Amino acid sequence: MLPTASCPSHQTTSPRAPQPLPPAHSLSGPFEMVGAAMNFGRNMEIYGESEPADYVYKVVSGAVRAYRTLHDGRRQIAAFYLPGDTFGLEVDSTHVCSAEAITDSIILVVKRRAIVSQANRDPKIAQQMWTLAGQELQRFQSHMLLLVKNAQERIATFLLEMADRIATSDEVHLPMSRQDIADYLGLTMETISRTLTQLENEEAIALPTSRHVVLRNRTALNSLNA
Amino acid sequence: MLPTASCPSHQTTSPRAPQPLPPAHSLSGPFEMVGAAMNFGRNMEIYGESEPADYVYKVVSGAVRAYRTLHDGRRQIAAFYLPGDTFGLEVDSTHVCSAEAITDSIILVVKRRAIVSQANRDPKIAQQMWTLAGQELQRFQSHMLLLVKNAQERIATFLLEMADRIATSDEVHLPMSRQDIADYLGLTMETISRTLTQLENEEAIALPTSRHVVLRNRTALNSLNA
DNA sequence: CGACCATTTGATATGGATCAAGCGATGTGG
DNA sequence: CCACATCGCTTGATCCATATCAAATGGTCG
Repeated sequence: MLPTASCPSHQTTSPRAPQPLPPAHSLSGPFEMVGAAMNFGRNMEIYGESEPADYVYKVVSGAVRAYRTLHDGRRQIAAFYLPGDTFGLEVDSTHVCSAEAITDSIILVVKRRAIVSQANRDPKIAQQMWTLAGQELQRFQSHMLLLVKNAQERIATFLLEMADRIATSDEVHLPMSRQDIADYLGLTMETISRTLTQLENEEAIALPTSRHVVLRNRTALNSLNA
Repeated sequence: MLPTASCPSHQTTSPRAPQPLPPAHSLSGPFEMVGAAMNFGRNMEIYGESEPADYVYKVVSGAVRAYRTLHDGRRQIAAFYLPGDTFGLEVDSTHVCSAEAITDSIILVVKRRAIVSQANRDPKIAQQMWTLAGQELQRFQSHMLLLVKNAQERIATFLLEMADRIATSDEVHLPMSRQDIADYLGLTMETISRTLTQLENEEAIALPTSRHVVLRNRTALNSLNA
């Protein structure tokens, strides 16, 4: 599916179609991005693996998962993107992952060409593109390291990462399901659930509700962070 | 340990010290790199994690592993670099991984600044830097996907990758030990060994010697490649 | 030849997967 | 407003792939 005129490619696998919002620009962050703000409903695809990467995206609100699947359906989530994060900027001209909105999300969409040409004029923009690529590389490297740890360690690492990125102090509101976490950490939903209750019993965390995690003992979590 | 005058940083954890060779230039590949060709003995460190990334490296002969370790010693090899491969080009100014020579290797070493300034003058060079970064990203993504597969699948994927990169037809001479493979695939040495003999029994491969693998049935391997 | 190191093979243990059931919120229609 | 379906999550019982521990084999080099 190729993108038409001014709208990025996406499949409507979900009830609601993406809703164009009035043009907007990001206030801060890597690029002075000016583009269309679009609304993606929960579980809606933003782009698919091996589609042309003609657009770059920035999360305004909501959350996004980028993933690849093996042909038997196993899914590996490579990254979660949260408000302020830029994603979909591929070096090659093709997307390596698929991306979906985890919750209803507002996403700023910019033509890749616009950024590239801007970078050609302004070395500062080029610099920001490198910074982004570097962040991505570092994230993937850390994630590879995570995938050799045991379940407790993976989850501790995950919670600390999320706390770092979302946290209002030690309160973390997870936008994603247990299954998403499982596919991110290379475990099963059941193991995620069991390990979280285990951490709760050890008083490292509290779980007022299933998606609301309170870090009670960062020291304990950090020692699991290996 | 900071680099002195004209020599890159490295620790002599191994008997032999790196031997400067006469200056050389790469015949082909990403950069028209002109730099010092250096000799690194087996197991010698080329650079360490969190050291300043002032140099970029290219394998002329031999093989290199890039890895990170958890503080209890578990090691994750992020990548193997083979003749023709460029490595150590970090986006940030610090190395994320350590790098060691797997076998005696000749490595071309170039000042990072030289490449960056060259890239500023020649957009073609800048393009090549992006290509490199992209390759690295894609490799890491594929590697993350690999780490959710089972042992047979991981090893099949590994063998096909190596065949792709080294192979004289279907003959693969592995430069690395079983332990290196294990740390690359997130398995143990014993599992590597067992799975290889299993693949041999299934006549997917032959093992004339432990480091010499013959791909007898690519179809079978590909079907494991998921 | 003998020491050393890498690899293979065997026996057993175990962490996490799988299969299956129960539970608590949320929402919908009668 | 309540009965009921649905969905996401938790918990339990069992299984299995891979790890672990241990010993044997084989290849290499002084």
